[in-house]
Amino acid sequence: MIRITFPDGTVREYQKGVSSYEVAMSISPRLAAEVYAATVNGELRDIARPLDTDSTLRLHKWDDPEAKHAFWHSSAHLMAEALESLWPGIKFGIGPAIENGFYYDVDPGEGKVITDADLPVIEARMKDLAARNSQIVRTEVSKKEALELFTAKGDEYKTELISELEDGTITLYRQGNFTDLCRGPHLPDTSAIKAIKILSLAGAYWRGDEKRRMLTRIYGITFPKQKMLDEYMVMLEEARKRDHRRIGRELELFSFSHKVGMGLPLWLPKGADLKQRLIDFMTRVLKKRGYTMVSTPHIGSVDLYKTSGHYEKYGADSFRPITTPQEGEVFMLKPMNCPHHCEIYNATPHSYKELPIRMAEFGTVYRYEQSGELHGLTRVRSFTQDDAHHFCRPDQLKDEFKSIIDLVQYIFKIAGFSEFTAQISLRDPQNHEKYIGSDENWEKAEKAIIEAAGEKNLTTTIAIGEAAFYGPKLDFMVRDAIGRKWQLGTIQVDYNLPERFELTYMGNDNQKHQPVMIHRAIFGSMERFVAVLIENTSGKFPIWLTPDQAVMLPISEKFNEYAKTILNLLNNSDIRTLIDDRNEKIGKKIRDNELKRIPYLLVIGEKEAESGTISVRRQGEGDKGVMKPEEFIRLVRDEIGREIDV
RNA sequence: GCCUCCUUAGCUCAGUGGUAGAGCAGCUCACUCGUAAUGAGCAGGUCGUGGGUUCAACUCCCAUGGGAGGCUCCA
Repeated sequence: MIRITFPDGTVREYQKGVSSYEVAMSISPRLAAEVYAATVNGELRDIARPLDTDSTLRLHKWDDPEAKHAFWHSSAHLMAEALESLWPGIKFGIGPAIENGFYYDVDPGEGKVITDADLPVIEARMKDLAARNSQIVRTEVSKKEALELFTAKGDEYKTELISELEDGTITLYRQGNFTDLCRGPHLPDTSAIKAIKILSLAGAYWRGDEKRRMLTRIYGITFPKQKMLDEYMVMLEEARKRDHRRIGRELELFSFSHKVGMGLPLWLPKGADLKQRLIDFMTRVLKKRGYTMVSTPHIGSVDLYKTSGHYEKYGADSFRPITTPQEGEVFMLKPMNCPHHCEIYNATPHSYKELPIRMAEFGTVYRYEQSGELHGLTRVRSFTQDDAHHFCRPDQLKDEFKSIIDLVQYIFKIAGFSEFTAQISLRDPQNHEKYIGSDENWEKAEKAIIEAAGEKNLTTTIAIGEAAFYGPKLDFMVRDAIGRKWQLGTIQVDYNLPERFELTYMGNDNQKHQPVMIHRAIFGSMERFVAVLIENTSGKFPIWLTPDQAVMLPISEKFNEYAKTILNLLNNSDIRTLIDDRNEKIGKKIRDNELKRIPYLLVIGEKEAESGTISVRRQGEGDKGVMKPEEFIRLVRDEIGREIDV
């Protein structure tokens, strides 16, 4: 007998060799039917695997990520089995479970193409195969056996993977006629996979390397119940409606023009207004926090970027240099503001007493992004950073860093980004040539970031090898409508530019010292921030920020005049108000302005005109009753006060 | 840049080897209206661009621009 300890501390005895599934059955068959994976002594396992020793056991139901992972991983294998039966000889790369569903990278073979039209076919075959309730069987094999198996099959991608694995750790999973190299864990059989949707196709380079072959990546998702899949598809559809490109067009915020060029956003009046309001707000916040504003040109001499090291690192991937009629003059479109700011620092001498200097600019920069990379406002070739550089003494570094974390948290709170992630990006210790600067400075900078994040109680993930070439960084990421993560805020420590630009300050010892530089952006870029804000709010911006706060809706043309007097009153009271005096019925006006997401719709008819009132309707909420214009002004001001005073 | 798909009116989309339609938006007129679409009429497209096949191409083929989803990259 072996003793199994459950998460709640209870202990039960079982026959040696009992499976996690059987344990679940012994508790309740209903539980067993919903368990897809188990953590045994801290190790995630198939529920079909036998338990041989006294163990702690956690059973994972659907709501646990571990369960979904096993479910979707098995689904990936099921899809692979379907693909192999449809395209004999197809070769397989990797097929993992992902956050929502799974994919498999495949090579259908020379001259064969999988297209969108094949997706329903794959789906149907998967359903057939799933219905056979094939057992999913785990076997441990030697490296030699594994290599022989996949060499015989001609699966060169798998053999490449196997050749990098350690002997004795290799496992295979087989269901039906399909065998895959896999660590697991998996479902005991395919019967639980009831609802299947093959979502999309994409190209993906083998092992993410663009010099290697491009495989076909097939994305899918599965659920134990059809209803869950239906709900998921509805959720996806809802998310698509929040796409900032769609809302940006509907609300007339921004546009792109083929003639102007791809990736070059055009801010329409309402969007420009919104963007400017964000800039004004941020400027007020920065001034309170001891920043000074600076302004620099959109181009800079190529020497500037040679000094900074950017030219060497990125010159080939940038917009081409600009040359002048005068020979020998070469300029670059500004891809970042830091070198300019370094030269502003150098324009005047500095004492240790002045530091930290916090220099901010809403600087528009230009970066050549590959055409396939461009995406709405989140990935563009021209964008405005809310950029700033802190020049500080080494002893001030950590406090400066912490103050910026504070600022990020403050701004994200006002923007309503409650769910953001913070990532500390360090250099790859295996690959020092990717970075510039001394080991000593890197270690100091990395230590400062980790400590500062720790002292601010920030939950962080650490990404090795993701640092900028000049220093480590802390990035803040927010999700868009369909769950993609976008980096907004970033804080980066840099000992290298101060050295390259020979930045100095006079210390209390009457000696020159080198300041430390912190690069930081809070919004990241105005473009990306607005995009993420649109998707997080569905275009229902907070009232302090929204382009139009209220719209007057006269019930008929008879009341246009009264509506206009109120319009003037509101606008003079700094409430951004429009009038919809079209010759339309009130129902139509309400519908149109609701769709424009204007927060307050003010209906004006005979009653209001007689009593000197307005009838207030809140967007998305309905009629709020009649009030005096002064009351409404107070209402809006209070609301703005609550939004900004966080 | 690469893979798959898409590209028809301002927007959303039909459509056929015989040079095009709908809804919404726009404009005009009538109605003067009470909380999510009043009615009628008008106007709007060399079917992304350039080649080719054909008696004839929006439709088939090639190239190219642009877009979508990914891959890669993101100072």
